Amino acid sequence: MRPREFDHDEVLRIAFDQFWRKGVRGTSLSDIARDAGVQRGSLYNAFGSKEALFLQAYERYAGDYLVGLEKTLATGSMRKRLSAFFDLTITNFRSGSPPRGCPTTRGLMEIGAAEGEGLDEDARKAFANLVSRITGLVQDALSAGAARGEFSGDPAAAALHVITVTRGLAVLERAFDDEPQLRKIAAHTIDLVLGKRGR
Amino acid sequence: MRPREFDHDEVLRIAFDQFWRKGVRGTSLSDIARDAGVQRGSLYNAFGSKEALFLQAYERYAGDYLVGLEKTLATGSMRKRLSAFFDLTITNFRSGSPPRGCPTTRGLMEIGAAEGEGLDEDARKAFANLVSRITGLVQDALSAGAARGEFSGDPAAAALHVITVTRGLAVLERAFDDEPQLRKIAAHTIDLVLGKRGR
DNA sequence: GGTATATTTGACACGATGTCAAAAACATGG
DNA sequence: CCATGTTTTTGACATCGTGTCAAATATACC
Repeated sequence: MRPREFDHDEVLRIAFDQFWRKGVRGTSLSDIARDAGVQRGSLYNAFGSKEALFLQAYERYAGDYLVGLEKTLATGSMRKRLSAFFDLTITNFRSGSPPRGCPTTRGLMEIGAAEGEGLDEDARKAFANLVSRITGLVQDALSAGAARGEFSGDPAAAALHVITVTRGLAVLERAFDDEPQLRKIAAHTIDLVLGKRGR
Repeated sequence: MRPREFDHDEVLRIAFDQFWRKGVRGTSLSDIARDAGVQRGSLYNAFGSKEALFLQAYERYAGDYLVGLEKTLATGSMRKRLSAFFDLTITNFRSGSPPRGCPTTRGLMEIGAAEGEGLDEDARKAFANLVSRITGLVQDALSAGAARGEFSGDPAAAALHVITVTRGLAVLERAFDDEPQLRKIAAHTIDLVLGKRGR
């Protein structure tokens, strides 16, 4: 067998960076090939198609992300954990210049739009999987303390609400580009879920 | 002057339907031209470009949407109005088969992804404008009654929270395709904002 | 060293966006 | 009624992107 001349993981990283910055639609395989110093044909041979490449790049990223998130959510009071989660979320999708947005949300909206089904189901599963795992981690964090807010006794519902808000923030971020506002919404949501601080 | 052979508004409607069903990326101007019985070149002449056509189609839709929303939010108790808003929202982006998703959210994510700026600012303004106006209507609805929940006395913050949740639902909808879950989140959010029913 | 196997490479087909000039259709004024 | 001017329509074209394929190439293994 002839060995591969490029680093599989490195290409996934480069590709994901481009997809994140310019969107799936705005990134051509020629761009990625040039950036990675790889022939375009080799990408097709190794990954199958543009969407498939994006999905693999995304899943690699998601793995890294989950590791970081788990560390972030490991210790501290419930309020500290929730706060850290929102902070990580907002910082993440406001990274870059201009802000690259939330890769999960953008991916979900850009992929699976065409008429044919095919890979779309895989794509949705990939995203649904990440969202589920994030929700699970948040739920664990919320179970770790005694909830006093509206959701006390139902950490699953609380986590789902928190995730919904973070997804909403990912959308608003693209409409308004107003970070303080995002953080205010986040703070308010924490109060809603945990009860007002010092109440 | 030679008169136009097609109905400008009719074409915008047809184009928006395609964009909504298949996404901007998944819709070609040839598709729209065929569907509308218009030459592709005429579309370029009349609308400028694919993105410009999408934006104009979107703004036409947004106008209709706002009229309907205003009617929906006009009367009833605050809880009834909020409930109606969530219902309209979820029903709207779960319409079609398969569900077409939320056109605003999908548009926001698909447009303005490329490197160059140009039209992107216009696009963001169009979306930001709709989101602002929806938020305003919700805020008015929330001001119409005496709020008892966490947000009492701050209808602006309450409306912003509600909008954030609806944007989040638009994302989750695409990941999970689970309408009952969406409605549960909506119901919970109403309780959070207005206080639990019968409390 | 020879062979099997996977990768690389370049050419190709196809479809999409966007441009352009020529043709066509109407409004307007004589 | 006809000539003129303006806008739309129409078809051809250039360019780029995706995806396919066969031939060439490089290695591992026997």
